Amino acid sequence: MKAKATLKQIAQKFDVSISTVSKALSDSSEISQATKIKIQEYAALQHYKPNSIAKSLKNQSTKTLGVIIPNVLNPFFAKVFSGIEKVALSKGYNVITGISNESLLKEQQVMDMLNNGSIDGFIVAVAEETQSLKEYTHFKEIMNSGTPIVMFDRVADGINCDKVVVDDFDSAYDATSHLIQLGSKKIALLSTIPNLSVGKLRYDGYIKALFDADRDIDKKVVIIETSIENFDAKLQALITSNTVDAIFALDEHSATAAHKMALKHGIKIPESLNIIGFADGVWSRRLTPSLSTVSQHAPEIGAKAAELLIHKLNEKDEFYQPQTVVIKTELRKRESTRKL
Amino acid sequence: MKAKATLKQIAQKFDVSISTVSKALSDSSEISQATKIKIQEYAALQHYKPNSIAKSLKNQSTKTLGVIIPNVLNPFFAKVFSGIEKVALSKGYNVITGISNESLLKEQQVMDMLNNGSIDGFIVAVAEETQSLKEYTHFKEIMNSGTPIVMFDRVADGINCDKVVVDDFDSAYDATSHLIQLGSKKIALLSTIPNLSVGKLRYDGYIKALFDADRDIDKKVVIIETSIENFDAKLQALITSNTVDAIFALDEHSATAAHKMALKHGIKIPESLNIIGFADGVWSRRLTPSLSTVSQHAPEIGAKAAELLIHKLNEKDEFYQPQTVVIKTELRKRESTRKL
DNA sequence: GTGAAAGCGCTAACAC
DNA sequence: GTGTTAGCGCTTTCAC
Repeated sequence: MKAKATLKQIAQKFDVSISTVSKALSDSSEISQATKIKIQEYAALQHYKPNSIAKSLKNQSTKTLGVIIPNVLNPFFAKVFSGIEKVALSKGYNVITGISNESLLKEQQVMDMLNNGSIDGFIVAVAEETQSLKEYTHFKEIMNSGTPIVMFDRVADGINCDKVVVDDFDSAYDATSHLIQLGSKKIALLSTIPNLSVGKLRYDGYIKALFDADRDIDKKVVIIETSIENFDAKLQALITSNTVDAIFALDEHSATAAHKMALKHGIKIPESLNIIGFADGVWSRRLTPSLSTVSQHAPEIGAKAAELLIHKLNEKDEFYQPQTVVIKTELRKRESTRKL
Repeated sequence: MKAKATLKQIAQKFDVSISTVSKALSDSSEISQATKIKIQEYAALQHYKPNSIAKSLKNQSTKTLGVIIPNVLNPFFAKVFSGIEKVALSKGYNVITGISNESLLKEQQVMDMLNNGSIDGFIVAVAEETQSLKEYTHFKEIMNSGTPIVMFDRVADGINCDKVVVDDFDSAYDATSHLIQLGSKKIALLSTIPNLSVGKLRYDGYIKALFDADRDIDKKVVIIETSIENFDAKLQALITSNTVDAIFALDEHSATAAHKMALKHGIKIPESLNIIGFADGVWSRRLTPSLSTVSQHAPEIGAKAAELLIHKLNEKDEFYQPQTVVIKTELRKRESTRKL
């Protein structure tokens, strides 16, 4: 294992100055052809690569994005991440990843740790705890320190930064309306995410759709529980009561739990029960019957967020007005829904 | 938005030298109490944080790990990643992520891009294309340049580096033997990953288990296909032929496809068909009936890989002998298996 | 008790 | 055509 090649070493090797080597390698016209060739050849031989840390220090820019995700095991975030990574790479940026684990403290720690020159900007989905406590001062401080933030999916209301969201309200409205059109008399709503911004918007969309269709809101078929145990217990009661013919699930756990619970109790999907859930990834297709979902175009969300951030980093516009980009969802009709 | 605080600025503010500030902030005994206090207070007020890039340049160490993953959407890798991230964070390291997308070229590019001082070492799961072509020179070059590599799961045989693997052979042997003990007369093997090191080991384990139980190897019930279309077609033929009473699936697609195909054709799981598959994540539990799996303890794999790498980075041992750590798997018996 | 200077690797303005 | 110098932010050795 030999030490990595540096300008200095190459300079010594040929007994020239460091700047000569630097210019030769950037093919500057100031340098003679002969010198350029011998230096370039030697550099290639040695696998010389400019040290990016030194460059970062010089340029005051690391070409690295910090991505803060609440939970990588959630396929939605994994897909968003892949969208970010793709765009970042294509624009010459690296991606450094922090996982907040839905915890405010960890979110603060990991962002603070990265906001020391390691990264040029952040892409963040706000942790659940952060959203329920509405504790957003760390975002403000980071932005005040000159580091731009782009938020996606879970966004912080008072914070004036670029945001990429899904039309959660509209897609919940549309999904609920679709269930009504399929002939459902009673549509249950399931959610384990009432504390999330997206959870609230989806709930509101459901309510509005029922209202617009002159349906009553029946609190007995609305299960909103953050505790999985309580949720599952209430779900079992609901399913066995046989009072609903459709389920609209605001998150992946709700959707799959309903699917499993119904099958367990011999309720036929979709013959006696239609299900639509918010879900991403291949797994909703793998269920039998496969699950109709509201697909959020996660990779596009990530791609857009990365584009916004990189654009902001390249523009030094003092008067830039942050924007909120809405990515359309798509209702993927699969085997868990059909006309009743 | 004010500029970030630096030693220089603080020094100017108090009309002292940069080194005084540096020493004051590190609470050096060389500096008077009074000076230390006023500088420390001001620094805290300004949220001063030492620039990590400058430190990296100085220390020739970035405290950052490069993690190269073939595909984040695969929950196994997502789980491994979370294990890596956890350990890295606890030891003060950041994680920079590259996605090879199973492509040799992209793996080379992304590793090359990071191996310029951005990271101190790599944790890699080798891309499928890389493994099928056995093209490992880029790994050698990177290690020659002084950057250590730890491989996990998909490892490169000729490369002498730390490795963290699962006992793929043994776990496949055990899973197959378990199916035999449950009374299966004919056990099909499904795989879409014959090109992966792990796929080969698992296959060998299956063969050995049948051999040891004095069973014939019946090629007609062995489906090995990298093309999903061909795989699914052959699977359908196998399922409808009704010739097997158990399935051992070497990867997630095989396992879930078999599950879905069987249900679609009215074959009862586990009454007429036992299924065991390699799979990670919560989804195997969400299927109905839930899927019995070989669980690979993905987070532990990631944690161990990160520990090995960080240990190696901290030891400057010239004579360090790379080791291969084997993480035990666990057979998770769920609803898709029972005594026939 | 404080400061000057060198150096990490690189770039760029400015000599010669 | 090539070299010198300064500087990015920090640490550390050595002067004063």
